[in-house]
Amino acid sequence: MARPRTAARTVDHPDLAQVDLQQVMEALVDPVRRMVVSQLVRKGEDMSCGRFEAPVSSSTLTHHFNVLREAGVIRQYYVGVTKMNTLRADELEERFPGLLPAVIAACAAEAGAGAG
Amino acid sequence: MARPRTAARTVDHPDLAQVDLQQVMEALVDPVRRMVVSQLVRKGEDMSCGRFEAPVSSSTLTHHFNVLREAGVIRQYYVGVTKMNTLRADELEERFPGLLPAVIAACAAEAGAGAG
DNA sequence: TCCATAATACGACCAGCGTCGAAATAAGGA
DNA sequence: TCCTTATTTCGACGCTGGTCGTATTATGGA
Repeated sequence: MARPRTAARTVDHPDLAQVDLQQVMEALVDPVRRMVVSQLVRKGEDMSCGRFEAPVSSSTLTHHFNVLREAGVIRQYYVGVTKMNTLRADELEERFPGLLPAVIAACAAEAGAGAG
Repeated sequence: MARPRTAARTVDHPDLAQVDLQQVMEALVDPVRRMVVSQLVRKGEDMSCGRFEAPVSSSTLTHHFNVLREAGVIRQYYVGVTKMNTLRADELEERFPGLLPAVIAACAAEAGAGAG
């Protein structure tokens, strides 16, 4: 039957123009979701869902990825069995200038203070 | 009994150093509370509680003022019968650089787009 | 073809939050 | 002293959202 070899599963992403501030704020208000964003920033590379550290079950984590994706904060794509995640930092910067960097900086500052 | 003539009622405000990002994000995630912040910015002067426009009852509005105050976003003080509100913008900027301005700008942009 | 791994879907539960109205409090003025 | 205005307190209610466990799907490799 020659199943397609690549990218059978697709993911929908919103155009940033149709995302409003409320959605982004709701996405970023959850501490687990900010952990996801922070880890993406810290690693500096795309990460599969399974590589994130968070104090919740994997099904809950899936939910958080969905919220982040629907708010335009992350982009997801499949690579074989795994699903990769990347920040939509540039697009978000254009839509809501300074917002994501400020949140990221605050996260980093708190993480640093906590570890000091 | 010579009751004190001024400022009998006092208000407690947190030191910004003891406010964490979670608190500020939770304060700013509510649209009514962002309306309060936006109106303070737009007017450019301290406003009494009764002057704000919001689609909720006054008792609900009192609740929102409390949340904003406890998160260090606004400062409140009594003037006679009324209670005044002012943004703690400078202090907040020192604690979480860029956060409040980014949110305010996003609010203004959406308000402008909506009115256009 | 079968199995192991990665991630999702689904249903359920529970806590927290925003909301209201009514009653209470505080200040100022008549 | 009484009344009016501004704001708060309190209790109640409903809804949303984060959480979990289990079952399911998709992919790649043996």
